[in-house]
Amino acid sequence: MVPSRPSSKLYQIKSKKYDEYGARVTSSFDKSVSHVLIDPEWDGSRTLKYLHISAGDIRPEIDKGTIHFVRDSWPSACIENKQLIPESPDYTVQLYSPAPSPETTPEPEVSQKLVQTVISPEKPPKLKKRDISTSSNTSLSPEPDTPKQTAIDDLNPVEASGANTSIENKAEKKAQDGSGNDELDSVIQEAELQEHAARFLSDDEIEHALQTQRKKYSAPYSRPKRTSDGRVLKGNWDTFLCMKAGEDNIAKPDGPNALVINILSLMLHHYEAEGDQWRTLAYRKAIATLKKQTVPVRTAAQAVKLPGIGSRLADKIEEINKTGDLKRLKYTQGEGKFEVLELLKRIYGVGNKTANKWYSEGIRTLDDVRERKDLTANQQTSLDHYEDFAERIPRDNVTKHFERVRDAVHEIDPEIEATAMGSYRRLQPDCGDIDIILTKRNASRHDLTVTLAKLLDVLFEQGFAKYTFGGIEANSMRWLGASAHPDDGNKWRRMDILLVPWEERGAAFIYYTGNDIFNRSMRLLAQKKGYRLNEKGLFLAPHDRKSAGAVGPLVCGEDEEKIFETLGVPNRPPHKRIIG
DNA sequence: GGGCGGTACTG
DNA sequence: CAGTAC
DNA sequence: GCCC
Repeated sequence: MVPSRPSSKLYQIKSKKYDEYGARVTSSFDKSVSHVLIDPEWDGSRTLKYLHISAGDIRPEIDKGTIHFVRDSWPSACIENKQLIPESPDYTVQLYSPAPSPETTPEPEVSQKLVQTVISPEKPPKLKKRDISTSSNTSLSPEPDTPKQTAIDDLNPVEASGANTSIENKAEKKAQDGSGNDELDSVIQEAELQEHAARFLSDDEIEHALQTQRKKYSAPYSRPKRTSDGRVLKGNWDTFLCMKAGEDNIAKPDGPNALVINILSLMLHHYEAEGDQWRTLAYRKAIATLKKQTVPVRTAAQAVKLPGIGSRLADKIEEINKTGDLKRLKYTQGEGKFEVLELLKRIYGVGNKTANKWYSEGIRTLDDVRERKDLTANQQTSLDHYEDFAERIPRDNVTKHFERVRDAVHEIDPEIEATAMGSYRRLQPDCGDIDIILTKRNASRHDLTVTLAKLLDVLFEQGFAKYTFGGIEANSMRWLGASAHPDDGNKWRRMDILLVPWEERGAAFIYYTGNDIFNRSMRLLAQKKGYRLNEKGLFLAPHDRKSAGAVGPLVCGEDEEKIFETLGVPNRPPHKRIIG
């Protein structure tokens, strides 16, 4: 393959597939090579240069038809069409400028190595495969997968729906004798899949989280389909540890559906980079499902039965299984784009839209960004202190920042209660930013905003507060800014100060303690129980779904404990609210 | 065909 | 209003 | 993208 990048995920995936069809991929260019698969971006001369060959060296071999220079889409096209596609402008790469070709060079009928491969079980094997390299030991004939294919239905792949439907009463029963965390944990697992930040975890880490959740608890509130496993996940987590210890390996899970999972992960990657929130979610769920299968999911018909996999993904799965490739992927690949977007989005005020726009305009580095004239004030400031903001804040330093704020606000009003939230309250050893809630019994919103304004005057006066990203407007209930503390090396840190009415502090504490995944879980659980939860309180869900207020009467807002209780789950100390 | 969280701030 | 952050 |  040219260029040859054996370390790349795609390379590994493809070689594996080609191998299944009896070919052998080699990284050396020698006489054993029959086909050179060339990246679409590359032309003939670049390829020659890359292979360190001058035209004359190889010309005879080409003319003899023993070496073919083709696009790397050629193998999958052949597999798809169930025949060797003869040389054509579509797939053949011209090495020399004016093609002197003695026209149609038909595929030599050297057809050795007839590896039997069954594409569709009904039809007799039609595609005769010959290997791509001429090396002789490739006669491994993969066993026809027909038997497996029929077997899969009997085996009842995990979560295939059909079988177990009427479980409602079972679920009810479980809910009743429901011990402890069942419900919350079951929604946690669901929420994890939606968590955007989860992309920072390896697939294996996500999977591991799911496994431990599932092993420990049943899921009375999840859809019936989802309840019957138990045998599925097991043992994988050893490999997880190994994978994790390894150095530069992109998680490359083995398993019956590794190929499909890997390719779909690339699609996921792509949509994530594009900011397509909902497709991303769908791919995440589908991949999670596939990872739980203990048998290969080969056909679209099998795939659609699984939860989270609809007709479109099912077709893609079948295509991947047949061709080892996904046409769609070719259009979606951008080398390194994802990493650049991640870099850009760490600038405050740069989200998916802006990052993609900039990327399309050629921005690749922070220095590129610095040359732009159209940065907003927030973007500019965030960029100026990019390194500081990117750095994690040691817990003790968070304490310093917090105490400074607490002390200052107590100078103004000793009755204000100040609490550090976020990862600090979850007892993490370091934090991404500093979140502080200010609240006070019997204080109106206005009282609080007045206090905040005074507080900020003081903090800016001290030189502790450095910049306001937002929220200082008239009577805003929050301040989003930056602070710097001498005991923290005067590094600029992101700090949020939230004003919370006394009656809402319970809900606010839950919300601002997080983590994000935990919050999603809580919201989901609330919904399933007929409530709505936000940072202001726990409300009854409105009967008419889409009314303006969107929420019913307040059930509880001021007591964290009571909100948990109402939802029927035991309160968890903040440090147990770290999910994922 | 709508929901997938809901709200507040910036430009 | 779109985009972004929380 | 999927589910309802």
